[in-house]
Amino acid sequence: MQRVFEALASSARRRILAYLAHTELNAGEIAARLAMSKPAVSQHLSILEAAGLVASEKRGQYVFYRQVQENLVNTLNGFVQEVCPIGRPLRRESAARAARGGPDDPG
Amino acid sequence: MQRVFEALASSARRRILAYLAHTELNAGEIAARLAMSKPAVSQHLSILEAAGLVASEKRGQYVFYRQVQENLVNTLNGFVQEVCPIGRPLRRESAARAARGGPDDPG
DNA sequence: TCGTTATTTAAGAAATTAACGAAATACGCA
DNA sequence: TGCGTATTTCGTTAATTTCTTAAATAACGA
Repeated sequence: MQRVFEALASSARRRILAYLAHTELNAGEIAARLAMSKPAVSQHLSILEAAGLVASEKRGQYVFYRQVQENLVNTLNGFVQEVCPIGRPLRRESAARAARGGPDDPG
Repeated sequence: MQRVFEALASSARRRILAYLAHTELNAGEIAARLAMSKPAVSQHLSILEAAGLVASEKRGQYVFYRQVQENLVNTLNGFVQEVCPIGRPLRRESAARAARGGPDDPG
């Protein structure tokens, strides 16, 4: 949880998550979308991975990154439920996901 | 959004939000719950207030803090919708909520 | 007014973060 | 084996964060 919120505190990392929302990308493709050096992007990716928000897989020369959605949704959802007695929107999302047989809700 | 995520990156500030989930508290009562000096707590509170996550009101000698729930819920909810394709069905719910005059949806 | 309490502001030290370029590592291809 | 590409690690620097103590501000009550 600490790592998730620290990871989300950076706009570069949130942008990376947004890019990975629709498709997986390799490290170079991600770096090309952020006006930033490749080593800096690599560091951001390792922070996201340590937080469990993305996963990487090396295929040939490339390292592909994809989002790990459950961890993001569950962490934010759990926090909202802990802190917000009226945290309805995420609760509904959670319920809808459960009804569809999606990942479980921690709260 | 940037300020909200920066505010949430600190465990002390998340703990403050949790304390304020159920009741309002004055600055001294919050400081008493965190093993930290009062000036440090005051600074955390000002960061939370700048992020729109809490509001303060001075009553006599004391400054009372309360949570502003909509901002937390809407920011996290909007981010999940942007980043998590799995959360898309919720957008219809958000539209319905807006039509009923409930809290607004940033997505 | 004076003394006490509650809170914030100011100043500064210690730790962390974020970026860069250079170098190292790993892979693919010939 | 050797070259070129992709990615990460290393070493460094600048900026930011977080905390502390001391001082300032504001309000209460005698």
